[in-house]
Amino acid sequence: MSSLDHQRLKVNRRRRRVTISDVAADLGMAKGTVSRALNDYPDIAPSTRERVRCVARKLGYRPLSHAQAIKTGRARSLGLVIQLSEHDAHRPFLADFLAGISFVASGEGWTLTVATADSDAATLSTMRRLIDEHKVDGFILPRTLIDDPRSALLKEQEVPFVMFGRTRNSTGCAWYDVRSEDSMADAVQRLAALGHRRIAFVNGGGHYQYSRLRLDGYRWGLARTGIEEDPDLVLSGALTPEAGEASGSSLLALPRPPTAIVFAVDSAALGLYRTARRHGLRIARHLSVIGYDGIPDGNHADPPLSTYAVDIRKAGERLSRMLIDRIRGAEPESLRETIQATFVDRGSIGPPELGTDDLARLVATGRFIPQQPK
Amino acid sequence: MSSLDHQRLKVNRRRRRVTISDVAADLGMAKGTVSRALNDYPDIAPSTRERVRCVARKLGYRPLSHAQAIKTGRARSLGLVIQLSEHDAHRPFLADFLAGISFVASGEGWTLTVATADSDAATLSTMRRLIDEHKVDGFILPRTLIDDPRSALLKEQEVPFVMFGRTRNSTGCAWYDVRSEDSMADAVQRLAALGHRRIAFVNGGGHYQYSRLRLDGYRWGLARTGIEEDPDLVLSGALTPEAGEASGSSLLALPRPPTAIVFAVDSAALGLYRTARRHGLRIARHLSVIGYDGIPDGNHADPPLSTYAVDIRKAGERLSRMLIDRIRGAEPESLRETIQATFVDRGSIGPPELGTDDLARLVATGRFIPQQPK
DNA sequence: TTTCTTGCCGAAACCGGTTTCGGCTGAAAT
DNA sequence: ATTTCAGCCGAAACCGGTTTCGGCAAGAAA
Repeated sequence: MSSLDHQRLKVNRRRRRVTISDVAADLGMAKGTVSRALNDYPDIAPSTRERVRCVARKLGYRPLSHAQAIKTGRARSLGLVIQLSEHDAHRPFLADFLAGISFVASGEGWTLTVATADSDAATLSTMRRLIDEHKVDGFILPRTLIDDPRSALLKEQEVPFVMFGRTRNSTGCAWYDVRSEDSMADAVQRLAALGHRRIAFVNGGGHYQYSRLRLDGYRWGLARTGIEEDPDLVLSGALTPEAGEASGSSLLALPRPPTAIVFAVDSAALGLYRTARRHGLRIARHLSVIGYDGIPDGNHADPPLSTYAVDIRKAGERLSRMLIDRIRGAEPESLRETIQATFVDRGSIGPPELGTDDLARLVATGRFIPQQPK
Repeated sequence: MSSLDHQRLKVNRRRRRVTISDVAADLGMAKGTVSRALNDYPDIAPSTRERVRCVARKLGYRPLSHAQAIKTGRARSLGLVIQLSEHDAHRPFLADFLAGISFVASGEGWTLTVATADSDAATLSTMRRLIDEHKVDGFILPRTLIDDPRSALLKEQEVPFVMFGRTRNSTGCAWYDVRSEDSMADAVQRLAALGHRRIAFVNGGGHYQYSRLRLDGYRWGLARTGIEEDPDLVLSGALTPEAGEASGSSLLALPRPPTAIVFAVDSAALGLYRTARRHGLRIARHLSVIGYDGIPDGNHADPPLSTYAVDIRKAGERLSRMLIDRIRGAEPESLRETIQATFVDRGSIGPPELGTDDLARLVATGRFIPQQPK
């Protein structure tokens, strides 16, 4: 390579990128023809198309996405607005979720635009801004609410979107969801099979769609095992370890406390470990607990938390794929998938060592039970 | 509002956004003039500028960022490529980090483009793609390496960037960093003040710049307290709980084990809890431990992990601010900040209850020490 | 009063693509 | 031998902005 070529390359790399006109000039064609050839227009001869492709590759031509966007209206970017305030239950998932989304998006030459907001209103106005400026072509909506204002906005603005989680009014909505209600039912059945009869349920945030579903699942589980529901054993609103600890305390304070507790959210379940510690109870032996989500922290608890793990990376991948299809014109109703979480027993459940009455006495007297050396 | 107006508004909102030509037409001016007025060109009369501003606001005009980008070359977007493979130490931070970045970026009307990669090579090629397509105007580089190939690429391509963490070859680099070496030194001094003389150090990944610095800090701490360094007490490469557990085991297997361990990374420190449990040791009483990072999981350990908390959200905010300044032309050398992490004592350190020899015997015999009721 | 600035704005080119439209060519149909 | 009609491509308009250039009018200097 001559020094002059080298010089030119260097200049080319910066400042003067190779444009569609360069390709056209090299071919002696009109740039419009080049554009149509690259975009698979039917009025281009196959041989020409090939020739154009070849030269474009040789010259290293890459269309400027925002130059295309100005005419096509497509920014080739997926939008994701993360809402932080409520609780941080989804934080540990975030990296994997992003990885899944961006993996598929990158494969298609798309990018991912991320924004954060600290309230519902901020979420909506952020989305509005991204729409106004055509920064994104569509949205992935995490953490679906029962009645989700985001889907209302997007339907009105006719902006494509896919939801992570189902919703009440499903017309015009595409979604991907994990059937957590099945897992809750499964949890109850597993505990019942171990001999538990008083099985409590601590739910998450009330306005999330998944809360409603998980409560349903809990009830199915009870029904299938022939246990009658005791309203005292059902709490909700626990999303953090602190809230989980409080829920655990009030359940244990009942005249007939549960010997097993199903949590809708792992991080709340972790709070129960603190409750147990304060009362001198051993998880699994005196109190069985099952969570849901599969957050890594659960592995570090003692004993590690049994839970239902969801493949969040795969969720990101599927949602990304679905949104791109949706933007390309697929009908929302045709884009709906559900999947199951997988149960991982890490040891936080076992046969009840104490009955509910013994447990109640133990909690009431606060007497410390020394660990029996095996 | 008449039904016709309503109709027009509805149509306006979708399909026909208000463009700069609309504003110009409303004012009876040329669109070039409007553009210059909005962009503070000096050859526009102040009164005209005000008039244009007013009408633009009235009509709800928002320039299309990619339409501007085509001429200006600015996409008004910050790039962040997250590398996942190595370890997941930074995962819990991610949400806050993104929140910080996007908070400042949104305030300036910029957006954040996120991509993930699973290797160094993938990171570089992803960045190259974002540069080629002009998707971003600059990058935030998390997790700086001692010799970072990313900065080399960006310098060569003349793309602005700021680093989260210092680096060896600092010419042309802007950075924000937490002086973790100071924290490591502080940790040693605190432990020494409690009476510890055998203080181990378990470092993180070798090629990260922070690893080198934290080791330095550990040594400063020793020097300041007059303790001679024992090479047996220095390990590295521990980024996960599993690795931390292994490091802890090998340290306890020493003839003269440490009574306190400083970890460069919280998640590795959490692994030590498992080591301690296996040996029947109580953290804080028999074995003091200090971590670094301030991850939330540390709060759920028993006892909660004492650590140095870094304000990751603020880091995101500052880096975002700095990158925007850098893109607007600020000199990289003028954009350098460091900050201190704050110590939070949650109870995982205390005066050594056992000397190194007693500890060694205890570990060797594996005899379980029953907890003495106080 | 004439001339020379200077301030201010309109007109048009431009950025890098896409899309529409119309004309040319060659083969099939008449 | 015409006519017809695809098939294929060039030319030009367009997208929504930015930037350059030149000209007009008013005020300052001569």
